[in-house]
Amino acid sequence: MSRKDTADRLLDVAETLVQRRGFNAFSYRDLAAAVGVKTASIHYHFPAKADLGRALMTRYTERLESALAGLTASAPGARNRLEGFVAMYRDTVAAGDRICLCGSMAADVETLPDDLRSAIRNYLERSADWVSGVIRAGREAGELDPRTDERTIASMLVSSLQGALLQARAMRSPEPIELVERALAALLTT
Amino acid sequence: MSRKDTADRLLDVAETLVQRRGFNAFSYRDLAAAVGVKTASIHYHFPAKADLGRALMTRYTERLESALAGLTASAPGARNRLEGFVAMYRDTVAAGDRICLCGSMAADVETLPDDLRSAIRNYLERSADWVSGVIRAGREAGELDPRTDERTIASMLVSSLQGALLQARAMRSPEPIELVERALAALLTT
DNA sequence: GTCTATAAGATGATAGAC
DNA sequence: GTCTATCATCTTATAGAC
Repeated sequence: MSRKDTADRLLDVAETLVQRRGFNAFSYRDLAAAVGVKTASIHYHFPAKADLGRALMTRYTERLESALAGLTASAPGARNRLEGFVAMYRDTVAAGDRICLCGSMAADVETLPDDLRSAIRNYLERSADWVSGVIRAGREAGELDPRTDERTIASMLVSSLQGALLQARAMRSPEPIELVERALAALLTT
Repeated sequence: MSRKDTADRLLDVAETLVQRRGFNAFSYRDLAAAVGVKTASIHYHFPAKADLGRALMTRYTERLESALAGLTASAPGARNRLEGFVAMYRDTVAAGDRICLCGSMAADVETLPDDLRSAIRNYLERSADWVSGVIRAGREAGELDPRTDERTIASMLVSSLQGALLQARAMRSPEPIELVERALAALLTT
């Protein structure tokens, strides 16, 4: 029955702030006010802002792994898995003007320390590798007949979802993401 | 023989700063130092930072129009035009860790005034409309046989280029953009 | 147009009491 | 763990001299 501890609550709120405003466009003050603590308390849990960023990326990447494992376990077939993958991103914008945490961090990458850059890269590579594996398995099972190399399609899908989130938020419309899904379908069948 | 005036030099440097670091991650101080003036001089030309952002988006959109007109005039055929369009973005990352100005502004959209949001939206829509027109003309001329609705492909191309720029910079590799180009080719031929 | 000077508030961060 | 108090610095912005 015990509540989430402060570090978790800070991460929850900070995650939303990064997704909505960007890592450089929110302050410890904003975060403190939203969580109901003082800025000094944030520094206790995350001494520097980069530490908060690291924790955010670590948690977000762990959640990605869980989500991918969940899709692999529960969605039968390549098409369902890919649809589930796209749905993860569709839900992100739907949940109030957010983009992918990793995409948001990627926009600020030049202002971040090297290990955060590595974490961003790792998230993107892991996503593309998973998609690539799903497509290859789908082809080997005879379910898919992609006209292009699966690594090409996977990289393009990751790119286009990141871009579609940006576009969808700017336009306040889920359409860009839906169109990515439709274009993907065309790439997966001869 | 007269040099560019200060306003233009400010815009030139500010454009690079936005593309590299983001609109919220550079200050009038940074800009002043890079151009060799004092911050008060920037305020003379652009009273508030939002004014600078507006001028940046206006100029960038005008340049888009010129570039698109140039491609229409000089590149014969739909394939060449689309290749030229993708090349515009490939050159952006190649020119030192930059992303599209509009994509960078889109990442910060929730912190920007409404008219800047409109300018972002306008840039993205104009891009997709142009691509859409090129594909339709290419099909009507018998040059292309796209497997999907041209508006779907156009929106996806714009999304994926924005995302590929983010990804390419984070990974310090032009590969994501090249793979977008390859995937596009697959979408344009049955 | 550009400068010096300055304001008013924000920012990431620390020291030390409780 | 969380607080109060404080810091040095940065940020956008303005007033007024040159």
